[in-house]
Parts: sequence; C-alpha cells; structure tokens
Amino acid sequence: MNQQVRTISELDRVIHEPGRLIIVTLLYAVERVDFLYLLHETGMNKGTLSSHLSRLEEAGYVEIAKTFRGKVPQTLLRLSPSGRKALERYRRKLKEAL
Amino acid sequence: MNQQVRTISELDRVIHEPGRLIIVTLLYAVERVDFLYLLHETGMNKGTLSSHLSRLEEAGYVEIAKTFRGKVPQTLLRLSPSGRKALERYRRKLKEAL
DNA sequence: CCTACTAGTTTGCGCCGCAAACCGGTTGGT
DNA sequence: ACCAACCGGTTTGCGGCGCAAACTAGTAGG
Repeated sequence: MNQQVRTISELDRVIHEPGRLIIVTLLYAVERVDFLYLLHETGMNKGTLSSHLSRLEEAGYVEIAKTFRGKVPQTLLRLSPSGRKALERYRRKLKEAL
Repeated sequence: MNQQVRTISELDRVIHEPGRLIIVTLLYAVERVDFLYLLHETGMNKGTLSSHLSRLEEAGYVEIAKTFRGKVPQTLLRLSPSGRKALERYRRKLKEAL
C-alpha cells in the first residue's frame, strides 16, 4: 500500500461529497451568507441543500444561525474555523494524491 | 452559479469514489495487474475490491480478463483507453476546481 | 476421501444523496 | 375577515452505494 493510496483513503468524506464540496468552497470565499444565496449559487433544491448543511453542521464545519429579515425567517451560514481547516487539508491531500 | 461550482458538479462520480479513485490511480501507473496485487496494494477486502471492479467495468473504465496461472484462477485488470481519459479528465477538473 | 485453502462473487445491511411532500408563517386578493 | 398562494426552509421516503460477512467453485494437502 503506497503513499498515494494512503493519502486518498484519508480524504475527508464529509467534504469529499461534491454537493458539500460546493457549499464549503462557496462559504470559504464569503465568510457569511444566507440560505437563499446558497440555494441559487449552488443550483440545488432546498431539501438537498438543507440536508447537506445539517450534515456539515454535525461535523462542526458550518455554523447555522436563524434570524429574521423583517418578518421572514432567514438562515445564515458560515464556515467554522474547523471547517476552513478541513477544506484546506482536503485540498492539500487531494493535490498531493493527484 | 459560478464556474467553480459547475466544475465540481461535473466531476465523474464513478471515479470520484475514493475506493475507485485508488484502483484507477494504481492501474494508471502499471498497465496490467492481477486481482491479488490490487488487493494488497489497496488494502481493501476482496468483496469491496470485486464490486468496485465490476462497477468500473460497467462504466467501461476497466477491462477484466480471467485466466489461469497454472491451475489457479487469475483475474487480470487493465485500465481501458476510456478509463485513462476519464482519470485524466477527472484530475484536470479537480485541479481546476481547487 | 475430506478438510483446508485459494480466488474471487454474491448477499445483506446500513448509510446517504436526493427530491417530493410537508409545515409554520406571511402576503395578496376579494 | 377569509383563504389561497407564496416564502423559507425541514422532514420523509426511496433508490443506490459502499462495505464486509457469507458463500462458491475449484485445488492442494494429509
């Protein structure tokens, strides 16, 4: 079992999933954003986006804050420090592997 | 929906799966190899390896040839031309996305 | 013979991504 | 005042997938 193999098998599966990789990549650039922005930017439907965000929250990679914009609910998302590190680590490993 | 997002969502899911990425990466380097070599090199168990290989065969990325080494069966694997292209394409896209 | 081993394949399970259905609240029409 | 339509998400259900345990067909050893 060579080093390349080991590197690939250590990839973070939470981030590796393309849907979540997209989310995390977007969040990495903007620091703080709302659900609807992500919805349009990712091109996903609401259910898919919501469940990926929950999974990222469980992993401690994304922080979800619910507020109101006037009277309509608004969900704000940001990448946690641990999420930023996880993405950076993921990118490093991937480049190393390819 | 920006370009980075589009690139990620176009990633080939057959290759994206880490188990298969490992297999394809190994095959890319060696041209032709048997099941047991892959088994040891990947660190997978036989069932996992077998099913990933079947999936890669269905996708047209790997060619599976069954022969005998003396009296014991031997399964030989090679990356098809389309498999090579798929991996190259996958790598390009991924680098582009990160 | 008959038990153990080799070289895989198949089965079964549990998790996951996905979209349809749902839900609490708000706005607009009459 | 009512109620239908809409907004901003969440939950449910389903199909597919990765994984390892169980199985299979054949070989070798005692």
